[in-house]
Amino acid sequence: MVSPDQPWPPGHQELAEILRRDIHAGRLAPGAPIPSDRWLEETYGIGRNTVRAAVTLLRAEGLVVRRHGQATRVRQMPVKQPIDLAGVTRIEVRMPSPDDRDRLRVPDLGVPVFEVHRRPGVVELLPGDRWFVPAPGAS
Amino acid sequence: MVSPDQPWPPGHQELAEILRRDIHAGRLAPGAPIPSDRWLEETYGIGRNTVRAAVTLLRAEGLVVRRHGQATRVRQMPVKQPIDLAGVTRIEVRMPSPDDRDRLRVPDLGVPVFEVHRRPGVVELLPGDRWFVPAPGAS
DNA sequence: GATAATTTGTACGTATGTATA
DNA sequence: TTATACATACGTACAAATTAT
Repeated sequence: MVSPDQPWPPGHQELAEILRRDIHAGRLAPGAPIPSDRWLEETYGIGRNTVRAAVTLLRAEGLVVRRHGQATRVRQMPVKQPIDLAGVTRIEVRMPSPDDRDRLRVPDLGVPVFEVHRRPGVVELLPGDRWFVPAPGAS
Repeated sequence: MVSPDQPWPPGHQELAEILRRDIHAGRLAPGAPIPSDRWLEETYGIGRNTVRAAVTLLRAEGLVVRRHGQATRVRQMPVKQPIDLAGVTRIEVRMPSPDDRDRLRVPDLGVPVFEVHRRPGVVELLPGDRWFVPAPGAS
């Protein structure tokens, strides 16, 4: 964790950038807990709401996962599987609705979904953190 | 806009669901402004922070776009173009970092990006709201 | 062009509830 | 049971960008 070097307290955008750097640099590894709201408050001398606004940004970017009552953690990327391209007419991508997330068992924000359009008019929804589009020839 | 029928004021999750329904039902059309924070506060009898939490959810879901000083609007989807599959080894999807958004000129949250892996080791980034993966054979 | 009103952005403090360790 | 950590929600204040007058 990077200690505050600057004399003024960070805003929520700045705090988000600090945590982003720590994650990308590996100082906060996948699966590792990030500091608690309270620790960040006291360490950086900022309000709780500011801390939460920062972490909310990181959630939307898919960098961290929050669980009620547990420490917020850096997202762990599962191994991705190739999408079966048989009969595919097109694949789009979008953010899921809460209903979509329930269906797909993806409780977290920040995970886009593939919208796989197949033959008869069937649309399959696949979480973007578990699937990828393979090379067109290699099916 | 749906008026509050229930006697108790909605929480931010409930308000988000109300707005979500209005958007999906077309009562709030793409490009149309949604009610201001202040209007939502007074109409539903809730605090500003609660209103903003609701709209923040919709932002992360890619449903609305906020611009400083302007009304928040329902996102308008541009026409999507097919990704050129020549030399593609795989295509993944993820949320962009703020830097990615700057590069791609995608100022808004809630827009995933395609990570197109091509031959030599080249990775191309394409906004998910402007591109789609076409049928493998139809290139 | 200048001013005022509107709207979103940012940030503080406080309080209480709920899930987990 | 206790402590920790996140979830939700209120109120307040001021800044900044845009729009209307």
